[in-house]
Order: sequence, then structure tokens, then C-alpha cells
Amino acid sequence: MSGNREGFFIRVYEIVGRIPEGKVASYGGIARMLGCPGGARTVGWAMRSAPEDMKLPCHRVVKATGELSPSHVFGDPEIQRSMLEAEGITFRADGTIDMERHLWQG
DNA sequence: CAGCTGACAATAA
DNA sequence: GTTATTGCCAGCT
Repeated sequence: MSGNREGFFIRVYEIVGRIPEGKVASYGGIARMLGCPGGARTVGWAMRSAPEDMKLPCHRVVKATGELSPSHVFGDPEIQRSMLEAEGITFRADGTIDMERHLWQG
């Protein structure tokens, strides 16, 4: 918390790593916790640069609209949805997440 | 040194 | 209600 300038991603890793199961956080939401309400893209960029060595539940990070992140990120569009579904996340008829139920608030 | 890109978000037409 | 555009932050070329 004080002067953690190791990198903007580190800050994102902390937040994403604190997302409980059955909950999801939006890019803009995480950015807001960091103090950057307009850094939604920066959060996504951090995830992209995030090594899997951290085991970040990036599948729990979705868009503010409830849409899942671009499928090409995980390699297949079923991956993220299956993981979230296994976590206990409920999907709407549109295939979007019920943010009102699973939107995690720091 | 300057400009570009990118796993988004919000607003306008 | 849907589609298009602009703005945002930080790292890269």
C-alpha cells in the first residue's frame, strides 16, 4: 500500500487475486479500486502481460456490461464460460454474467 | 523523443 | 435499442 510502484500490473494482480469464488469483477471496477477510473484498458493490458505463474483468476474478470472478455484470450470461447459456471456464476440467456449477483465489490 | 497499441467504458447520434 | 466515436492509463516500437 505505500508507494507500490513495482508496476501497475502488480496492483491489478492483488485485486484480481482477491476476487472470491462465485464473484466477478469488471475491468473498470478494478481500475476504480486502483484509483484510475479510466484505466479499464490498462487493467486488461495488465492481465495480458500477467504471467500464468501467478494463477490469476483472469476468467473472473469480465467487462462492465457482463460480457466475457474476448474468447481468443483463453484460446477457446468455452473456457472462460465453463470456468465461471463451475465457480457458481450464473449466466443470462444472452450468455452474459448476472453482474447484479456476482459483481464483486472490494 | 514521439506516436501507437490495447483482455474497456461511457456518451452521442 | 443499437451503432459509432472518444477518452483513459501504461507499456512498447
